[in-house]
Amino acid sequence: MPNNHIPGSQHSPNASSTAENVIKALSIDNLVFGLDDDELKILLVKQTDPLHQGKWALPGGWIRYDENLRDAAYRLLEELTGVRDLYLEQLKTFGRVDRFPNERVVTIAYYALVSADKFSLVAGQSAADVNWQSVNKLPELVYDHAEIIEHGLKVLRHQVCHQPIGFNLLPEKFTLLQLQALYEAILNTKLDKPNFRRKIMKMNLLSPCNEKQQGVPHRAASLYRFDAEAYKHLSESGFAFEI
Amino acid sequence: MPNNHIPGSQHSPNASSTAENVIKALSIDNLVFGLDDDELKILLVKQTDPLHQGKWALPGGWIRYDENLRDAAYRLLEELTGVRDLYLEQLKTFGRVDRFPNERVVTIAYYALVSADKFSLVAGQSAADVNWQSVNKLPELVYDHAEIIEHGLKVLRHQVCHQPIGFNLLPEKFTLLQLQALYEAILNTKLDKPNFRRKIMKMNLLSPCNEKQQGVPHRAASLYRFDAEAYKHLSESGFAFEI
DNA sequence: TAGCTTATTGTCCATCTGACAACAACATAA
DNA sequence: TTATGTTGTTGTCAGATGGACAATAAGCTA
Repeated sequence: MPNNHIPGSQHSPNASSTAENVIKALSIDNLVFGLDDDELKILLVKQTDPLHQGKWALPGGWIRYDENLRDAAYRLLEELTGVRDLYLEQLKTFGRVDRFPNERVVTIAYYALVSADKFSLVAGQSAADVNWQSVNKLPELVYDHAEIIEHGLKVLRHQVCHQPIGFNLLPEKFTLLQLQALYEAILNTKLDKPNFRRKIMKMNLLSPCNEKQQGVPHRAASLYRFDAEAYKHLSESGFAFEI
Repeated sequence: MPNNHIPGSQHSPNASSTAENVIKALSIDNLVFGLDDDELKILLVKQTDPLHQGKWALPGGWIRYDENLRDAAYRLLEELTGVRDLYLEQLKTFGRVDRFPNERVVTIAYYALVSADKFSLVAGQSAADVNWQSVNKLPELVYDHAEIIEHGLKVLRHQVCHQPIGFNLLPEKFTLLQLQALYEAILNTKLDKPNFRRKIMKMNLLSPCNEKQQGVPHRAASLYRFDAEAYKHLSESGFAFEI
């Protein structure tokens, strides 16, 4: 396989991942969505090879014969971006015949939602650059990665409304407005403050810290924490989280 | 690749699918769920090769280099079972290192929900038998197919409430009570007739046939058909189906 | 024609939702 | 000290939604 046909970002030709021990025609691509300054971004790597100069790609690459799919996703993500310690979930497998030039490559996409500022980025050997890019203003992407991201966004926005995964992006203690800003960023909409408050509070998923915000130049808001126990209990009795 | 290592059911060694034009290490498996007499069943094929004698498998096989994933799923399903004209949706990709003996094979699972009695089964050349099997009383299955079916069931039960896939189980023209009975069977609950009617009608997904039921010993109900175009249009504008 | 079964329409009320007004708390500027 | 601005929090109200169920319509059979 020629070096210029590499799925995801560049393949890392290190000793542990030679062309001999990877599954041909099958790759991984990771969609790591990160919330940064109330803006939804995605982790992308800049290509180095001349064919895709200046284009960006999802961090991904080949799967080894002796590793499980999710393990491959974690390894590739760390190799290319330095990002680790997050939970990747399988998104979908993309395999259009013409999605990749000259060869047939099927890619399995994984995704995660994290707080962007909690990770420090380290561009891997084969990446020219790594960065968070706003999902509303994506750069030019290789192959069908734009299509994959579009699908990922759709799934993410659906999931975020039906599972309380948004709470992971906030500090342990947070205000209702912080929570609302988070949902506004992910869903790319404006929400009504009193109505959002009412909806959330009625779920009985937040427990009050009996503390106030500190150092704000206006009335301090009450702090709450997400009650994982309560959620577990409620969802076992048929409660459906919904924003 | 030795002949006894074949994903899904047996590989059909016909002229159009020789070992040379398929993607190695990548297969398709189809989960075709069928409702039959108020019982949920799944389409399975019996293995012929000596290694898996008597065991059953999901109908599946290798993907060709020049066909899209879903096309491969349709082709394999028809080759092995004679079943065609249904809508397959991607379920998940399974790739545990040890899911397949001796070799690494990743399989992409597709699923569908159909009315079992609408299809006539024709065992392909490489299948000893094809049949609907109750999901509550599955026979011994090859590889990790039991695990795949378990996951498929979980997704199916969720999807049925959030996508109008139940309509596939009815004849083209159906009454509102037939539709209601179907959901009552799947969800195992009783629903209020007027309220169910109102809910469904408000979705604007049914178009009236301007015909009545025939040969019933009581007032005949109006017949409707599912308007796939309308659903497509509505879901593009943010409409969310929910029962 | 009476009686039965199912279809279809209508009504009532509790709850939910979105839009928005109003008031409270607190920092800072005048 | 008072005024002003910003955000937090509570309240109100009209319209939509959903569940319970009454009422009426249509057509078969005895």
